[in-house]
Amino acid sequence: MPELPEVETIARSLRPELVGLTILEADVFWPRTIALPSVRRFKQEIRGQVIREVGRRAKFLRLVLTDYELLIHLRMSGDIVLKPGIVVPAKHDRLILLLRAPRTRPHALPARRDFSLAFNDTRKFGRVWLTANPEEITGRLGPEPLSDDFTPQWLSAALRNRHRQLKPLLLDQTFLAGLGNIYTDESLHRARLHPLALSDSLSARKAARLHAAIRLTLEEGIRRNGASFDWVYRGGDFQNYFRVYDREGKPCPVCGTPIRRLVVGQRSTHICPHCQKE
DNA sequence: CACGTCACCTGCGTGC
DNA sequence: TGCACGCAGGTGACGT
Repeated sequence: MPELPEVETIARSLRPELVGLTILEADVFWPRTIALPSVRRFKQEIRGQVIREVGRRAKFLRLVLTDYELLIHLRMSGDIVLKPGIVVPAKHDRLILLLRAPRTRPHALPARRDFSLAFNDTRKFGRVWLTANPEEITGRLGPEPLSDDFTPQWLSAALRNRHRQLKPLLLDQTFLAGLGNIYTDESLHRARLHPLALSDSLSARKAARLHAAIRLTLEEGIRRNGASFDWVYRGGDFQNYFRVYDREGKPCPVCGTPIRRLVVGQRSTHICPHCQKE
């Protein structure tokens, strides 16, 4: 489910809680969740690692550890839940890391030091990598859309270098990293561009419009702490501000024309037929 | 290289 | 109620 803004929201909320904690043990309940290395080595190598930093690259959550990096991809239904104490696994928990905080002042009141970090993933598509070389996993990703590398000039040139439909190209993580089905539809509507328009047909002016739309859409998503749905509520409320996504038949916020749903590359796609001409 | 199809999984809403 | 079907914020492996 989560796209860039949801993963960014998770990373920001976890960082102050996790940095400095030691991983005592990993419990794996669905072996295929561990993409790398083997489950056996994963459990062995992660023990004793201290969490130094928590961040994000594309849709990957990154935990920088003493000797490794732990990369977590939530795919469609993954979620990260931090709970105090040592807990029994909840339904759909695929991995639980048992964490311990360092002792604070010697005579302080006994604070709770044990935590459980659960990777909960109904559909089992999510994956976790423990590696000393994160570049091997994330190396082929395109630029971060919120970084300085992502400029209107870069986007314009990159679009002209390909001959692709806009929507599948924007979903291609090796082209640009972090957009998913929601934020792509929202960005295209904001840019007034049709999802099937060919990338090399865009003028520099339209490319600049798309660039600005992507930035604004992602920034708004982050500002609203991402989008929440019935089945995974995370506190964000961007779902209340969708312009087109999941709004088939409802009025376009710009012109009032009913939003239409089409299928592009097997993905549900939402457009305003008036604002987004092919 | 671009694009279509299927696979990986579970759960929910809908219609018969 | 039971059941089939379509659908879900992702990605990777195929084939043409």
